[in-house]
Amino acid sequence: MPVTIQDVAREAGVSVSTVSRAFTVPDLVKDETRQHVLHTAERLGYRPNRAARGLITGKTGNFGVIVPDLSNPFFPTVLKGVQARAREADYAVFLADCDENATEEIALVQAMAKQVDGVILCSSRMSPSQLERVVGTTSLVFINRQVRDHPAVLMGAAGGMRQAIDHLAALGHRRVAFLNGPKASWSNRERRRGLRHSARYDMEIVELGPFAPRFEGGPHAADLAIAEGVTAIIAFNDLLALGVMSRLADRGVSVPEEMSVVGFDDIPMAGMATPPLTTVAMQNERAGRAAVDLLVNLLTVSGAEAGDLRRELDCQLIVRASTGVPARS
Amino acid sequence: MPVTIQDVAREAGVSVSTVSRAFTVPDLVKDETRQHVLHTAERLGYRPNRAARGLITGKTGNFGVIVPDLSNPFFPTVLKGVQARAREADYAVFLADCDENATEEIALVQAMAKQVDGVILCSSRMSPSQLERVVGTTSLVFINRQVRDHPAVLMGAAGGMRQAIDHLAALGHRRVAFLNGPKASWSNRERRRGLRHSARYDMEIVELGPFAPRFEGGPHAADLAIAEGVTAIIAFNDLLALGVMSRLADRGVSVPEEMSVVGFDDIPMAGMATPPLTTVAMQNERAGRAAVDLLVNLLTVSGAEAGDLRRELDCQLIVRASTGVPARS
DNA sequence: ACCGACTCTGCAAAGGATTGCAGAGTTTCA
DNA sequence: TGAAACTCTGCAATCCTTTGCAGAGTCGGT
Repeated sequence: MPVTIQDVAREAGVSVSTVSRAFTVPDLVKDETRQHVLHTAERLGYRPNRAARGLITGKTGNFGVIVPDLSNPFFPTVLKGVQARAREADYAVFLADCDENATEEIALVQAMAKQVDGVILCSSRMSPSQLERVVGTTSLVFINRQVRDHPAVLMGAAGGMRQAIDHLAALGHRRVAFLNGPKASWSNRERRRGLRHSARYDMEIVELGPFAPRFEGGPHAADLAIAEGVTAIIAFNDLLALGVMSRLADRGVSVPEEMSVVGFDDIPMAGMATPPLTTVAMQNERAGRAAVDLLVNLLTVSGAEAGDLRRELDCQLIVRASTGVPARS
Repeated sequence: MPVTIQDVAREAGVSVSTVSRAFTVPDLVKDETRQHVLHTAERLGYRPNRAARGLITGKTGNFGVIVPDLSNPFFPTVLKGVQARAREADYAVFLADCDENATEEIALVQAMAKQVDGVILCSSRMSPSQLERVVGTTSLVFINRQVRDHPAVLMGAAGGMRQAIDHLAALGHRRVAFLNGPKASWSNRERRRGLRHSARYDMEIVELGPFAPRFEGGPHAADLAIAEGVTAIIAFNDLLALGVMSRLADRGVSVPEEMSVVGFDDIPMAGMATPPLTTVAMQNERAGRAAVDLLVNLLTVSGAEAGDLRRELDCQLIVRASTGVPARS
């Protein structure tokens, strides 16, 4: 039923080699012949069988992407970037969700290995020792995770954090809480790194947590922050920040008059919250695209080892209405 | 570098056929031999090459999923279901985002066709004539789109709409606006179908729109609704509803005291809005799983034509704080 | 002792594409 | 005119599995 290269060859009156070449190495076949072949192929609706091609070339033309949790709105956006860029580069993408489970993640990489030319690991949850097991199985590119000299695209949250601190300092805040996310994660370490910027100012940072980086983690965090007497809160991510704001509203603490709140990620609902949330926007989609670029580069130059293996994207503080001048005590 | 069936055969001292059979038709090979082969394969880390297998069996072990827009939080959740169920059934999934573009959608289906055993189309944007072109290319299962006798899983929004109307009627609303989403979409038609339920009550429905089913569409819609003097608004989806609420807040119209608002989808941010949004929850994840089940079923029974080709999931109204008794005029 | 019925295994042919090698034409240049 | 150098095309091997067919052995029954 599906039309094969044989069908095209027969119909066009040439050999299969010629058809193959007309597609893959156009300069090797005479203009006239090529036109004819291409036209015939088009007419018959021929599309090369990538599996068969992969069998001989060793390249599948596929990528894999593994994300920790699709229901965290952060990931679909980077996925969107990966998707778009991959298509431009004529790759198809396999998607897998490992449910925040490192063991699943390993299994997925191994299962994918044979069917893809490389896989992109988003905020990988694997421990270093687990990583060792999959490195070498296939080409790996990390997003938001730094592991030795492996290619990675990093969203420099430290810079974003510095902007947030500059912003809060300028408004006059002197005592600010940081709500930790998953302590072990690269993302959290990166945010804390930026936190040191507070030393430039007469500003005191109160670290709280860790908290689950979800809306549900917010209320508990908010109560602790209030008890600490801070005038501003920087949350690990927007979900947590929204949870905080919800609790603050319940307790009658007005934002930003009595408490300023800053998030990270700039997920869509950040701008829709009341008040709209000041947050550090990451270039998720671009990160996704960059990861694909890195991977493509890695695969084409192969032995050359050239090219930059690390891409760092900067963040941008987006000031909305959840931050303001602190009430004078 | 990668270990093939040949390697295993050589190492185990049997023919490749035996190795192959040890995996695919275990009863045909002697217990002892099978154990030995399996053990050897395990030791060598052998994993069958699905592409090569697919070449001969005609089955790839892959599915495709096409969604209109990953940044709409509705889709990642159904994607999550698809993903999970597919893995259980030992299928890998290709993901593609068509950016709400029907032409892209066709191209994607065709590009995927050779590499998958079937594809799941989420809220397909294709016109009937465009559909004709891809039907037959591969096995298709639709989510939230009804097309002739094709297998589909439908989230019965009409039922949800009826619940919403019951709810608003019970609260005493007499004049209610419905904000249309994309007019041509099945989802919108389905909601309107449920709208007829208002005839049971002394309730008048004012249809407005269509509006872009996004947050940005909300403000315009809200203004129109206010001008119509309704006491409650039912929006095509949550994003639109949130946009409406944002505008209402800006204009000083309190929710739910002066205006009740109902959404559809129950996206995560619905519960986090202020006030939390009353909405019709869909079983997205289950829909994703159901679609995979349908597809698997379709592929295994093949000729038999048996099995139900349509799965209907019901909706559930979730009453939160955005709906209440209307203010007496 | 022989035959049929089983059980288990191997050979070899697919399946759809790519590619090294060689052959057939054509052009260039002496 | 002939040889060398190109340009273009076809043959056939190859990638990794699966599977129809047939051969080798075992066993039970007569």
